[in-house]
Amino acid sequence: MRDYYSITELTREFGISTRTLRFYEDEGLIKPVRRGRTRLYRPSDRHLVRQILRGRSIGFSIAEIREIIEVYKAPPGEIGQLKLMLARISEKQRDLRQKRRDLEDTLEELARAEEACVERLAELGVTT
Amino acid sequence: MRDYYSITELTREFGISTRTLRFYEDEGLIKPVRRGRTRLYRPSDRHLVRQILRGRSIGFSIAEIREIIEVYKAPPGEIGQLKLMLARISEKQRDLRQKRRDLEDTLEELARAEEACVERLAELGVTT
DNA sequence: TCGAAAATTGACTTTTACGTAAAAGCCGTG
DNA sequence: CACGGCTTTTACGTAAAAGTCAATTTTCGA
Repeated sequence: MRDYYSITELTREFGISTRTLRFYEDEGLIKPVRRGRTRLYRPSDRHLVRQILRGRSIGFSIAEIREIIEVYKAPPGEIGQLKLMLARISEKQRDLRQKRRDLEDTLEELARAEEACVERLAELGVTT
Repeated sequence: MRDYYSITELTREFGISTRTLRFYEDEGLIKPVRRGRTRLYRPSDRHLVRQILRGRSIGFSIAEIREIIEVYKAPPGEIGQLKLMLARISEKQRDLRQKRRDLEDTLEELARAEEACVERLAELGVTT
């Protein structure tokens, strides 16, 4: 486990641009430490980037990703805050489960389309 | 099963604007029939709208949704075309399975965050 | 048949999520 | 020491996906 990663190391690892990483920083999603003016990304920053990209992949906006990240942060001390956080987590879970249903439905439609193609090919005497 | 739906019926059902439906039409995603200049959406158009919104929900761009819609269409007659279509279907399935993994990972992280909150509350003597 | 409500087109605007370009600082190598 | 490579900030640009507004039709129910 490395101590720090440079910005280009992360861009190469994740296939994104430096602009994207700086943008996420501007948006308050990540806060790499600095040596002088140069950004140094810790393993925890790297992990956060991975999570951000996962969120992006499944169609969350930056604002929504920010909300999810808030939730990842260490739980606060106060009871009210904890309960509020639990509520927010539940909401995000609902969002994700809905997305999962949408995803499964789309996969099923694709499977049907696939089957139709295979059948049509069979009719034409082609073995897949 | 109704014959036709008006544009506002669909906007209400799906919680989108008329502009959005017309935009999808401009983009060639749906082609409702017309009575005069008025759009009439068939059940198949309605179903297509549902699919479009599902695609949008899970982070596909209009261009990607268009590709998926191409795939839904009745399989063509020619063998080469059919094989090409099968290849495109496989590609979309890969995309979706990756998204599903990202989604599951995010759900797991949320479950961990939830557990941390519950434990912290338990330490404070609060029963959830 | 008349008038409100709904639908149309077209143009312009907005938001999100970066891209791109300019100008300059740091740093190891030959 | 200058060179290439990586990094920085600042600033403007842009594509996608609609939102908004205006000016007209069109439709439909009383």
